[in-house]
Amino acid sequence: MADTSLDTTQETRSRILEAAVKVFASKGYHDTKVDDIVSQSQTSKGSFYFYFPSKQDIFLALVDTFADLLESRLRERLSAEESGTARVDIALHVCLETFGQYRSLAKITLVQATGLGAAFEEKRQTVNQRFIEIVRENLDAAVAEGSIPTLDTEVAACAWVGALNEIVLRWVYTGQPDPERSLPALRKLLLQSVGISEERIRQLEER
Amino acid sequence: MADTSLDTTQETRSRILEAAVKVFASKGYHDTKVDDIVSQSQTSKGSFYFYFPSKQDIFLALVDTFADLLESRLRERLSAEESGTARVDIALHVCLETFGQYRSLAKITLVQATGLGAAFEEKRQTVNQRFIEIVRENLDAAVAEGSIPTLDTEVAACAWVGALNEIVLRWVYTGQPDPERSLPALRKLLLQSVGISEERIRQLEER
DNA sequence: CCGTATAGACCGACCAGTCGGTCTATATAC
DNA sequence: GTATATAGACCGACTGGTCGGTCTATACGG
Repeated sequence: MADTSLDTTQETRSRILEAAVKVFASKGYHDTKVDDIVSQSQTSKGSFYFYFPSKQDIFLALVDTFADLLESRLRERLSAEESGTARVDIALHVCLETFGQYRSLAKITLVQATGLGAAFEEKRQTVNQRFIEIVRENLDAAVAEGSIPTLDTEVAACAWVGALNEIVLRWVYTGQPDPERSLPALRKLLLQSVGISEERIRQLEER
Repeated sequence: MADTSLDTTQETRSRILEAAVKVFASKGYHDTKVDDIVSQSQTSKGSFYFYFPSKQDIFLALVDTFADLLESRLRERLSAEESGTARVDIALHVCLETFGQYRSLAKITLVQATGLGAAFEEKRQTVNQRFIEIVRENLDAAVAEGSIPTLDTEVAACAWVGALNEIVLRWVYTGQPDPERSLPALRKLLLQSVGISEERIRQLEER
């Protein structure tokens, strides 16, 4: 059959992608059957395997897509801001905003890519590492410009990403606490943790 | 009757448990076949199912065992210390010590219990929640006794557990950074994050 | 008709869990 | 001390259901 027009075929492809996101997020990787994605997307197994080589492949593609999106957003917004300390603010904002916009994708990336066997563990490690690097770069910059005291930025970056992850996971699962509440609390927590004084934080809050 | 001697049968049982820890930790839940555990433990499928009702059951039992152990150690050691602020120290110590002693079990509990489908996600959530509660209780106590300023202890507890998790995971996977290095860095980070002054932290370090 | 797209029946590997049976240590009888 | 009985630990071939992936048939635009 087949409406070969590009529009329509692309639409089928993205219907499958959307369905995959939905099902993976709600059932997890292993409990998701390819047939689930097929029926959710109103297509067929033939179509699925026409567009994607395997179940694992479409899953990892989703993880990559989201990580790429988040990273590019972060880099873009961070490059526009000079002050090292204000970047925390922006970064947290971008993260929570993006996680919020793509809640299912966030869940897949943060949770499902863990504990599924060797290939997936590696992926999780890699993805997290990317964001730890970004945080670390910025912490190093802040140390260099003298706006925060010297510290072990590797450990700090790791801890920050871990803290953020946990907060987001909680929220993705339970819907609580709301980002509007956790954002300021978390921001203060993270800033204080690297030795930024209360007054400086208050200055930042008043922009 | 057979070798009913408690010693021998218990030994078989624990051989299976040990093997399960080993295999689950190295291959993950889904890549672990019951036959893997059987051959690793030098027993038989029959024995496995004689002692344990299912693969999922032995896995969750391991997670529970570890969480119970950690929780009891924490509560025991924490109850011996009066000062709210010094408890951070103890708690971090107990955690890292226990994770270190039971590295494989730690990996299973922290990682493998995530992203494996509904039953397991719930488990992960529950286990983490238990530790977040402990942290929170202690933070609340510290606020009440006035040793730290008022703050959103729920968010803080969540962030602390997340940060610790990430640090430990990193270490479990890569062996780096070493706890001896990350422990003091993390302690300072966490204490500062809830507004404990540098000088107080230094006081604590000199005990 | 030919290339692209879709459909869904079908295949077969894989593996959790089962089941019939064996083996051995102890209990009891005499 | 020996024979017999029994419990229950232990074994591993087998099965039955489950999916990931393939394959053939068909639709349709150009």
